[in-house]
This record gives sequence, C-alpha cells and structure tokens, in this order.
Amino acid sequence: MIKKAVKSFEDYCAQNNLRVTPPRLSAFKIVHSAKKPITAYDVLEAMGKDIKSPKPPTAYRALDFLSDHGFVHRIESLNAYVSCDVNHKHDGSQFMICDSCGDVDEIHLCSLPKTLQDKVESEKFTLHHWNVEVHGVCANCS
Amino acid sequence: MIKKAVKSFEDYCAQNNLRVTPPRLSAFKIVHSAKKPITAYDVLEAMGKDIKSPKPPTAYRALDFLSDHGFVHRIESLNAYVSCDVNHKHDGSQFMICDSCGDVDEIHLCSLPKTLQDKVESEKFTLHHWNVEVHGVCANCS
DNA sequence: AAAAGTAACGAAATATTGTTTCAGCCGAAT
DNA sequence: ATTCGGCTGAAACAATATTTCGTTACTTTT
Repeated sequence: MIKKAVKSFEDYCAQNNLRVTPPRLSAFKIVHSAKKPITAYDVLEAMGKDIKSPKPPTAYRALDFLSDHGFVHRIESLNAYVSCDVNHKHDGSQFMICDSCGDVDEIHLCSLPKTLQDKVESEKFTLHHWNVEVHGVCANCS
Repeated sequence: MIKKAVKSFEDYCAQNNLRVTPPRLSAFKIVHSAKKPITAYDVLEAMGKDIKSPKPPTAYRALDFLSDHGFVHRIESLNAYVSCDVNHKHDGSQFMICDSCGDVDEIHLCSLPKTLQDKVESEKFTLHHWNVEVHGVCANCS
C-alpha cells in the first residue's frame, strides 16, 4: 500500500511544516517500495524515473531529510537505507540483519536496554540517538 | 604501555597460529596508540613510518585481520577503528560516542540485552555478531 | 632437504560512497 | 511587491573501499 504510506508521509509533513518536494517524494517511494535495504546510489538511479538526471547530492539530501524525520533509517554496516513505518521519530533504532539473504527486520524497542542505560547514566552521558545492528542468519535461511 | 599491548598481541597470535606480519604489527600499534577512533586512511598514512609507501589494501587487510580477531573494532557510524584491550574475542561491541569531542568509550556488556535477545530467539535468528553505537555528548563536553 | 600447498603481500587500477560549492528558484512572511 | 530562508541543480571533488594479479614467504608433506 504505497499510496497509503505516501499519504501518511504527506500528512506528517503538512502537520509539521515540512516541504514535500519532488526529490523527497521520489526517494520516499523508492525506499518504501524496496524489499531490502537500498543504497544511496541505487536510490539515485531509481530517482531517474521521476527526475531528469539527478545528481548524488539530490539523493543524499532527500535521504538525509527522510532520515532526520524518521521515515527511513540508515543501516550503517551496509551503507544502505530501509523505510520505517512508525509514525513518530524515535531516538533509537535496532535491526536484525540476515547476512545470507540481506533481509532486515526492524526491532521496535521503546527504550535503551537497561544495561546500556545504566552505563549512560553513570557516565553522565547526554544521549542523542542510538543504533543496534545484529548480524546473523534469519530463520528462512537456516 | 604500548610494549605490553604488543606483547599480548604477539602472544595471542602465537597461541592461535596467527601470523604477526609487518603490516599487522604496524596497524596494531597505530590503532592502539590513537587516542580516538582512527580512519583506515589515517592508519594507512601512519603505516608509512614502518612500511614503504603502503597502499590501501595493505591497511584494509591489516585492519580486517585485527578486527576479525578482536584487537580492534570498527565504529560503523564513523568509518573508523578503535582498539580493544579485552583479551578474548567477543561477538558484541558497544560504544558511547561523543559527537562533540569525538571520544569513544567502549562498554563491555557480557551479553545481548534481554529485550533484543528475546526478539532474536522468537524469530529463530542465528546471531553472529552485534554492535551498538550510542551517540551523544560526554560529561566533559557538557 | 625439497616440493607442494597455502596465506599474505605489493602494486595498480578501479569502484563505491559521500561532500563541497555556488548560482538560481520557489514559497512563506512581511 | 519585496525579502528571506529553505531547497534544488549542477559540477567538481573528496573520502572510503575493493578487485585483480603476480610474487613472496611461511607451513606442511614427503
């Protein structure tokens, strides 16, 4: 249901005074439609359908925007992006990444695990955002 | 105590039939001496002291080796490496990263936090390794 | 000790990923 | 209508990482 997702994206932007520009909309659709994490350059190439000969900054700016507002997450260990359907921005993201088929499953924890939280507090560290990437092999592949 | 660290590196390699080659030793010393995460290209440049005009694969191969055996960790969100003093290889690494001064503090958890472990088990996911990167501002900087 | 097999290296080229800069456009607020 | 700020388009460039291939050097086997 890409149309529904786009609607929700547009609604969120309207409510938060964010501009839905052609590159942003294009990138949103592309990442949302991808079944697996997609690299910035693959997004860039796919943007060619909507925009004439887009350049790298066009893709990166759009992805940064989507990432800043929680519509996509970047998987650091893959240099790639996945969409996020949760309709609120969160400061933590967690993924299970299958190194065999490449599938990624987002885990939606509500808060930093206690063992980490304890450390952050004891060090008086001001937390901005956190990311967990768990690698292995998914049930389908094993 | 770089000498002590080198000794422990050499001992470990001897015990595990791993070869201590000039690039590996050089990279080990460089990452171990760095006060902050260091990029592969900075390691490469520093390797020039020990090796004549090293090329990128020389640094990457050495860093991959060190990483594979737990002597260094790669901080994915920084594209950089930090040394690890724990004398056993662990399948999980966790870091608090200060976005202000760049300092990184490794957190040594013994196991995957329960909330994540539960998810991994319920999905019958075979865990290989996991990484947590917590960004924010350290006590010194705030 | 010699031969064979394997792991690591050196070098060059290339591939991939990400950023800077600057001029112009466009929509929102005065 | 003007101004202001955010966004875009384009070109160039910078940073990060890998492939390939021929050679060297250890290790194992004989």
